[in-house]
Amino acid sequence: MSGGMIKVLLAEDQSMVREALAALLGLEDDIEVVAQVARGDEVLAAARAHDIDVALLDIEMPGATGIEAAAQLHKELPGLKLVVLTTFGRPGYLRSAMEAGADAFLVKDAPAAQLAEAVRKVLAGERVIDPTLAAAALAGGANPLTDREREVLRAAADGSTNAELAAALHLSQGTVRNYLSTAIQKLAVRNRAEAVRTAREKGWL
Amino acid sequence: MSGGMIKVLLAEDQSMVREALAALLGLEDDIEVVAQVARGDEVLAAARAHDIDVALLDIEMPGATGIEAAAQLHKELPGLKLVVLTTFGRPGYLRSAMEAGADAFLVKDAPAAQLAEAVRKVLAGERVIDPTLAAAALAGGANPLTDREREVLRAAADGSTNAELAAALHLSQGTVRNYLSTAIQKLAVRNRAEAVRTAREKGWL
DNA sequence: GGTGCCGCATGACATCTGTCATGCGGCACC
DNA sequence: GGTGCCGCATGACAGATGTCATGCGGCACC
Repeated sequence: MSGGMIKVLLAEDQSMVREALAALLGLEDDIEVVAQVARGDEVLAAARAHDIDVALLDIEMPGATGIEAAAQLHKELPGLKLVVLTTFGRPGYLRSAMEAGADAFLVKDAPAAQLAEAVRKVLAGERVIDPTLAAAALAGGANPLTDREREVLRAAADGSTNAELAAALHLSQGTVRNYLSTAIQKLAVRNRAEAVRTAREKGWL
Repeated sequence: MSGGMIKVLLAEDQSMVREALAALLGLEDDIEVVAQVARGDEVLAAARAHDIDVALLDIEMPGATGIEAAAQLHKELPGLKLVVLTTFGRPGYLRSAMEAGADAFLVKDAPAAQLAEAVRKVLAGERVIDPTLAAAALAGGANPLTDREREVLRAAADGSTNAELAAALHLSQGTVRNYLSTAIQKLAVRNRAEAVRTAREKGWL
């Protein structure tokens, strides 16, 4: 911890938000944003190039999600602290982030002061998680969908027909229908559109 | 323009982003964020209470959209300059924002420097619009959907069945099908899910 | 005061979607 | 080396969805 400054990498795709967050952290005396990236697949290289203490990762990014980036960092650079930041407080996101090795999980709805606070806390070895979200994640239970069901549902999300899904996934049309049918039942909804909707809401997609 | 400081109202629902943007603007010598709100339906009251020069409005907010808020402000407080800010660079959004009386339209993808710049420019009487977006809005043409088609499509967006839509909108099931059918044709897609998707993308919903 | 568009409706039809029963090979677990 | 789950498939069926032709009343525009 040379000079006492906490060195942070900031990953967020929207320039204006990213630079605004950097400005916010820049107001803190003990925090320094030393690198910024706009894509998930640029995080690892930037982290290696900059000798940082904490990585701040938005989930929704092109190239790779912040959760995927967190998993990479956790594997390649253990010791580095990981803060995952997201617009959507979906229980499934929290769960995935934790499994990827995140030390903190913040939603953008939270007061800005929590950001710097979380950075300091994870560096002190603490974990930072919104209690409400943690409860929801535990109560909501694990993702009930199998890999294939998730895969098919994700592919169906844009309104593709069964025939298109079958071609894209190299499955028969009947099989596609079966997967969607079981997904619909597991999610207790009445058609694929609702299934996509609720799976998204829970962070299961 | 007492004291030479530009007084800004900031409306954005995500606290962290809102406060980060405030920090960003706070770095400018000639700009001062004098009020912040998190809901679209609180914008007008805040604007009246604070004697501001520029209102910075996010589109996606609870209560009322930034575009609706812009329309209110334009009507009630003409003279006030309006900057609309959004995550999504949808041509329809730009069009609606301009019709609502906005002086500037910015996407959050743009460099942070453009924000302060836009604030200064609108105050100088200029209009600020991303040229790429402007072209897309003109090329994309106007919304081809009728009011009813839009209404039905919006209601169908969450996966409701025809029967539910008919009940909710006080229409017969056949009529619902007709509206969706014409909307599907106008949008050149093959089912309601795709229709919802592309209408959203263009900002026509 | 026609002409034409819009909102609303009906009925018929083809297609798509969701469900269910059933089957088979592979693989893991006891 | 059974038993059972998973991935994949088929076929049949009911119900939902999308299309089309057609009709009627209201209203705006020339």
